[in-house]
Amino acid sequence: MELTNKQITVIFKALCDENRVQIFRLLQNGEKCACKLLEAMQCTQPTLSHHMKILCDSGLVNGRKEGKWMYYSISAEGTEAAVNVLRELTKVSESGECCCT
Amino acid sequence: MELTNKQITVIFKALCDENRVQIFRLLQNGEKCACKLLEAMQCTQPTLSHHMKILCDSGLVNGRKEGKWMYYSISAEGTEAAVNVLRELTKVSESGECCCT
DNA sequence: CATACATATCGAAAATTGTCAATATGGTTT
DNA sequence: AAACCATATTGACAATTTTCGATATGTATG
Repeated sequence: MELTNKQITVIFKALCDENRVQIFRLLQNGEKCACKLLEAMQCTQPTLSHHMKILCDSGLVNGRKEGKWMYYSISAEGTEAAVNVLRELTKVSESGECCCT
Repeated sequence: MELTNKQITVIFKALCDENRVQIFRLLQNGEKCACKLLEAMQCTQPTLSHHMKILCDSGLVNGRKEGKWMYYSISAEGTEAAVNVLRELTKVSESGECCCT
């Protein structure tokens, strides 16, 4: 599965914002509903909703709807995939000599 | 070594931009000087310089000056640290039950 | 030392992203 | 169905980021 550069940026955009990093911290001890996250965050409900969309799009977070509540949790598959992408992208395949003499 | 949320965002900002992802691809087969990177990229010299600064600040890339040339390479320590941060931040410490009944 | 070259910095414009108030949507309860 | 609640979406504005031309800095070379 080859990801485009664009797709890779989508993954790591999840971690480019302080608020979203904080959301990860909140999700570390298990699934939480949006209302609990909102309580803990210093932002409005629409802003939280926006961040959760970015997190879900990145694949690092899963969303699950139950009645009128929305539950979010860290995705094991997503995070493993992200680690692999990071590894792959920063792997040095010792070969090329460079450059300007 | 505890990183703040802000410091974490600095690391992953490196991978939030398509051009910078492309730069990682170029650095995968070893150290390259700025002029070679510039040849391969579709941007001007000041723009490349800006991206290289962000990459170096993230710790994922090392810069080395030699005469009037600047050589860049992927940092083994930096990338390992980034993987650890990603792992740590997305680790679920099974405990909390949630939430709204 | 004057010129040429590689890269960095500055300042401004364009593009993207984060934020919120207002409102819509979809589910639940009386 | 009407009122209510949780979350999503919209539209506008603020903040940040990307980009580039112009210029500065530092190094090598004639």
